[in-house]
Amino acid sequence: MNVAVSILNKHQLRHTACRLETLAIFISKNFAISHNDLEKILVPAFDRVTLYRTLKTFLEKGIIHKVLDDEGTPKYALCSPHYCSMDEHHHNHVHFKCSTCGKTRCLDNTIIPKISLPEGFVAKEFNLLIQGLCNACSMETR
Amino acid sequence: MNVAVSILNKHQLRHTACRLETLAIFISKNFAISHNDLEKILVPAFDRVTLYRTLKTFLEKGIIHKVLDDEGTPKYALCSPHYCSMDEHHHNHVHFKCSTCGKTRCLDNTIIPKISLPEGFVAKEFNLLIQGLCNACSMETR
DNA sequence: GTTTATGCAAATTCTTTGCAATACT
DNA sequence: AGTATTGCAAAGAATTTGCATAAAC
Repeated sequence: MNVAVSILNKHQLRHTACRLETLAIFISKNFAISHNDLEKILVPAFDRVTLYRTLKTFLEKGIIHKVLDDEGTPKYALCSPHYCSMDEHHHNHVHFKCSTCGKTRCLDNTIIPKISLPEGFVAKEFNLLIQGLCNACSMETR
Repeated sequence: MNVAVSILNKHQLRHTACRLETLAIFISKNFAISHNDLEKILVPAFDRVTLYRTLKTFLEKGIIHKVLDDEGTPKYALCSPHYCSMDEHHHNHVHFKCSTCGKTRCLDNTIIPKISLPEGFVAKEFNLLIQGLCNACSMETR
């Protein structure tokens, strides 16, 4: 069974080539991808504008979420059912950027501990970026 | 004694009007500022291009640092001597963005607790963005 | 006087919008 | 058939670059 197809079904989106291929890329990579990365793969097979609209649709439907990075360029990653439901989205997981390979991934099972804020501050959402060495790159260094 | 002047001295940068005024803005605000915010104040007194170059220089010299934001638009804030030295920069502090007033500030004294990462991951730098209600806005809501 | 920074013009890149043609259900 | 999505053209932002002028040291 095709994962990409079932994602589109779940969100009542039409199965177009661009959407399927974009999803396939997200599924195949375990790290966050920028618009530019996708362009390199999908353009000129698809129009750049279509890619903009595809990402916008996926964001709105909650299929992908924005991943913050030190570079400033936004990246995107698939939402996992672990922390996103149809109507509610929680991205209180950790994003890890490896300074060696440059890849940013979601650490789905790493939980952000409670943080005591100054008087009067009320926290609602957390977005933690950790930079360092990922498991793959720390293996090679050894 | 002028703080802006001493910052420029420390980094061996010439005292130009644009640099001094830009620094004065950073010093006077306790929240992070985007390029666009600065433009509204400094253009057309100074050229937009000069502002780009000023920010670039400040970033390179470690006078300011990039603050992550959910919007994707990069914002900037002064580096404080608390966590930055001449050659090493640590921004392991918390950035708090208020969803009501929209301001993003650095919570210099809020510490990020130890986080246990999966096997093989080595953390070097932490960057936490918390969104919620700031002290000023939570006062008003009451 | 030498070096560095600025302003202007223009080139590039990034992103959005309108609309007719096409593909999906 | 009816609706949603695409591609193209073009507009509008955002960012960068080159170069002569001006300011700082």
